[in-house]
Amino acid sequence: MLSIVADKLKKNTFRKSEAKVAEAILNDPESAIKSSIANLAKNANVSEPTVNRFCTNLGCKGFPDFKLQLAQSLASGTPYVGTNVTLQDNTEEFTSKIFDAAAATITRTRKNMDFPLLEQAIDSLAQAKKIEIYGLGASGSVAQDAQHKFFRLNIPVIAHVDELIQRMSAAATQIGDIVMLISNTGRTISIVKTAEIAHKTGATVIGITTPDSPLAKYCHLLLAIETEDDTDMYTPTTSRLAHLVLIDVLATGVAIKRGPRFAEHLQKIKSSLTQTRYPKTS
Amino acid sequence: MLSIVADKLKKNTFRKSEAKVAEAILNDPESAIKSSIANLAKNANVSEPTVNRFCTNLGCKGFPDFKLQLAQSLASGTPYVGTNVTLQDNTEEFTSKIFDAAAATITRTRKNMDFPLLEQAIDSLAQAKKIEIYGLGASGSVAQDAQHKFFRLNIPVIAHVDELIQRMSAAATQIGDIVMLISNTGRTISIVKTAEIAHKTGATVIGITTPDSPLAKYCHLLLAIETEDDTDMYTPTTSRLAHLVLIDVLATGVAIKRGPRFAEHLQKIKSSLTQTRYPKTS
DNA sequence: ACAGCATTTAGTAATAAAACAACAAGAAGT
DNA sequence: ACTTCTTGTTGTTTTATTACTAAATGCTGT
Repeated sequence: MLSIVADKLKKNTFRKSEAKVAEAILNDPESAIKSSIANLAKNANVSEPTVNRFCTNLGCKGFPDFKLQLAQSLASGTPYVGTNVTLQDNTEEFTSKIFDAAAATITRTRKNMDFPLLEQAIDSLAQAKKIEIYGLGASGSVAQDAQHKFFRLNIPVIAHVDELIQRMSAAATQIGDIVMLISNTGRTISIVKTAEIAHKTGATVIGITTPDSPLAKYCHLLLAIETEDDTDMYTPTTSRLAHLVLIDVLATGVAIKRGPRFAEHLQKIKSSLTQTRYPKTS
Repeated sequence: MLSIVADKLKKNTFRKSEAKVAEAILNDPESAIKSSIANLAKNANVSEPTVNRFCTNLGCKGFPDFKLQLAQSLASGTPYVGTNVTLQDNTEEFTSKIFDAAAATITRTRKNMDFPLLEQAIDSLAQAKKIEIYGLGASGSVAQDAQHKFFRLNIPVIAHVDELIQRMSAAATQIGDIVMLISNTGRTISIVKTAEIAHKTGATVIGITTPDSPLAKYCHLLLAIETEDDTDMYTPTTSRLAHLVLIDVLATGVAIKRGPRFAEHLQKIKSSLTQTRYPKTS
């Protein structure tokens, strides 16, 4: 909502007095959602109906409706600053932008979730003889995180972050095994080749990557993560957050599928860790 | 907001007629934020002032204020379903919960950001002779991700995920070096010991961990990440998402601080990767 | 155990506030 | 100078809140 207002203001899509309203709102959105139409009108030096017209022009039913929408957009991460980090940003600004981008990625990924596909993937994973997880570069650490997660489920799982080992390991897979490939772009040659190898062995290939990528072709199950293009050099890639959460979902799904007999196993793991930690004093 | 209502309803903190209001709201929160007080009163089979009292009892200024708060809580990830994953959840349910928890963690972390401290950390990192990043277990993959990020900044950076190597490496640090320790709990004995070692060498110790933890004591700069207690076994830990985003912020901050001379360096890295990828057809 | 008082709770009616619609005045453009 | 578009004024309607009354519940003493 706020981004729309900011945008329209920039493009001079507003009438003079409505621009005043827009400015007043952008100037202090927090207080705008708290004040009445009269209050806001006074702040913007316009009449009350102008504010109302402003709201309807934005596609709202009226002022209360506008306030509601504004409140919602403020609550859900205020991506109105514009997501690109610039060299001129101060700490607070770029921090906000990064957090916004992260939150937005999570939200977007959730929206694009394909549940039937997800269930298929969970089913496969739950029945797998062993799971191999490969990633390179930034996706390498995602792969290792995934290993961690699945390891807790007492499934034979291994992550490889080395190109050659990935190939060798992939060549040794067989029907009933799962090869999970993580790649942001889906165009890393080595990973695609590895996928091809795994595909030939009869293993189930699960890809966490961009749809329509070369990697996608070799996947039996494609868990698509849409990545926004790397808009500028300073904004970090948020796709790996989406990957991580998706893996959380998969692992949790498997845990649920396998049911309560895991409670026991998980408990064992937890208690095995207590020796390595300082006890809580509180 | 909704969770509070649900909670109070469970605990019978409401009066009979106010409970009716609570039920009506929980039953369809979306429509509740759109309807007027009269409408809601009718739906709940109570009088209008009852609804109003209900709102003020919840600490709101009045009905409109309540609607606003409700709208905000609905927008920011609807954590009212109860964030805990249960064995009975279907795919859609637990997926939502996990995504919600992830988004909520991001939002919460942003809110708790200490900007002056963050700036100090960024300053230190920007001036560091070398950066060592340690993590164990799940934090190990976070450490490696961090290595990745900082590596792009042309800073001598190395991540270690092995306890012994961490100690040896920490012992070899000196003034001007930075040791960054990542630990969710801040109570992993080995990491704390390593922090102590690094502290003695005169290196700057930066901790990404829980405040008031044993690890926190040995940190020159403590970047606090509040972690909600591991409420149940099926809900994954979301803290590492917070860690990752925080590291994004740090790395971005350093990149900005070091200014445009990095553009060049980053470009070099990017082009070094193009050979490893299939070109985009689109 | 029950009558009678006190307190808490819900509803009615009246008041105040807010939002909106219709209209009129003014500005801008042709 | 006319037309159209923009803004403000006035008045109506809707909405929220307050003050008050009635009902219900809970105590206490006989």
